[in-house]
Amino acid sequence: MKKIKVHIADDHQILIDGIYAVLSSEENIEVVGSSLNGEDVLKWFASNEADILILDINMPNVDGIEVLQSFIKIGFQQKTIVLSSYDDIKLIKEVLKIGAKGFLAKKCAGENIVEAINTVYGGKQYFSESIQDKLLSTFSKEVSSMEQTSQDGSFFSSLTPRETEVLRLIAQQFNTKEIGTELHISKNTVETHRKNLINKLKVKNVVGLAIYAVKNNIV
Amino acid sequence: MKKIKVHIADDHQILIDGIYAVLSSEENIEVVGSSLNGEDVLKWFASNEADILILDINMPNVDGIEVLQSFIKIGFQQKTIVLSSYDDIKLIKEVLKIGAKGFLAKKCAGENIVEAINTVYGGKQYFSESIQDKLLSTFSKEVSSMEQTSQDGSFFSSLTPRETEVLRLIAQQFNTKEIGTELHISKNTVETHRKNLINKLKVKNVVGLAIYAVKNNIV
DNA sequence: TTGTTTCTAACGGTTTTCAGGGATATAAAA
DNA sequence: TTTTATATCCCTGAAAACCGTTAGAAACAA
Repeated sequence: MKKIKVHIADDHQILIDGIYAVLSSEENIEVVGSSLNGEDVLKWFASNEADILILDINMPNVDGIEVLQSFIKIGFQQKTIVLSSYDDIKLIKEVLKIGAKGFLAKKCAGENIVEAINTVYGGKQYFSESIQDKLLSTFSKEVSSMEQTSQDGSFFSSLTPRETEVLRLIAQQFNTKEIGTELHISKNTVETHRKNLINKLKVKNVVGLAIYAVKNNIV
Repeated sequence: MKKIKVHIADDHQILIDGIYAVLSSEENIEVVGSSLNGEDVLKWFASNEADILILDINMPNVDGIEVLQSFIKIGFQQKTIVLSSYDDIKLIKEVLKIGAKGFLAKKCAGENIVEAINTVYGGKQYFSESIQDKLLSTFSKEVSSMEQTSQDGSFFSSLTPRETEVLRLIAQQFNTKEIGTELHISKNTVETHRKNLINKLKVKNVVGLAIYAVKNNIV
């Protein structure tokens, strides 16, 4: 029997080992590799042997969104199941738009992974229950705001290196003046970066930036 | 042979299942139960059958710290291994102070759990590698600031219900005026709560509060 | 070459945060 | 009964964040 080959990417080794252990009792599934960060997943793509990629969205430096976006550019054929601690509706929409086939909240059961792998391998989409609920409850609103949705694409637009630096320092509770000193740039420049960050990430204020930073493992 | 009985508490079912799967291949370890939140762990304590509790610190509503604190009050005898996504030194010191016997970062390997369980069951302390490094690198500073350390106890002092509400709204990017409207209290009152939160949690500003909120699953 | 992105910087004005007090009422605990 | 914890409200002044806009230089791609 041909086994479904799976690659797991998550920054928590313990979760990789856990999923590995869960899948090891499945006869038709074989874990062929794993990565602890986004960079490694991108490298692994060269030796391109898995059918399914299980990809954690919240990884440091290069997160899951960026990995997916990079894959699209180079013509990725494998099917991806996205794992996430946060079942945020914007996130789900985003990853679906850029080509993920399944979405699993980390709070779902281990057996759901098996289901997800089989379903997605069979060519269908898979969502864990909590996410199905969220999708249904926001469906009515969706219809009336289709234009807005399409603009949402910029929500996860990647940050420039400098912006990421500034964001990291903001999330470390430095104020504008302190960040300026730290990076040897003017306070005004830091304010510009902060302003751009707030616009790019579509948040209200520095609190929103801090939360983005934590959820994307920047701090 | 007598098996070591283990209870797992984590708000991510997938991680529970993963750990379960990892431990199932160990002959001297038996998982006797699991909980998805802090409340359940506290209830489970009544039927008090496990030797070791594996406890995630970052759980919604009642977090691991509060669970441990409650257990101490009622004379908890079991040994606890704390699991955490964030290997924050303050956190480690805090959980050790309130009686945890081991500390595992989620980025460590699954086999480390087995090691941790055996070590802690044998009466010794266990720390995963990344945490040992952190502890060593901050050790020298510790000696010169013993007084400060003992004051740190208030770092995780529990918040009042009202403070938690305010904190949640702050982390949802509401400003002071908006929170006042939301809770039907004056803007001044919200400012007082914010001030108290910043003092209690020993952070610099609202960014610090937001990060605390995310890391403690309040948002 | 032209256009785009990134990084840098500035300015004026408004709003909000933050630190520092002080104050009152209520209810529970010691 | 006194103390403690909680929740409420108020004030001031300095600092910081926030908003809109402009703009030059360098690097890079079409």
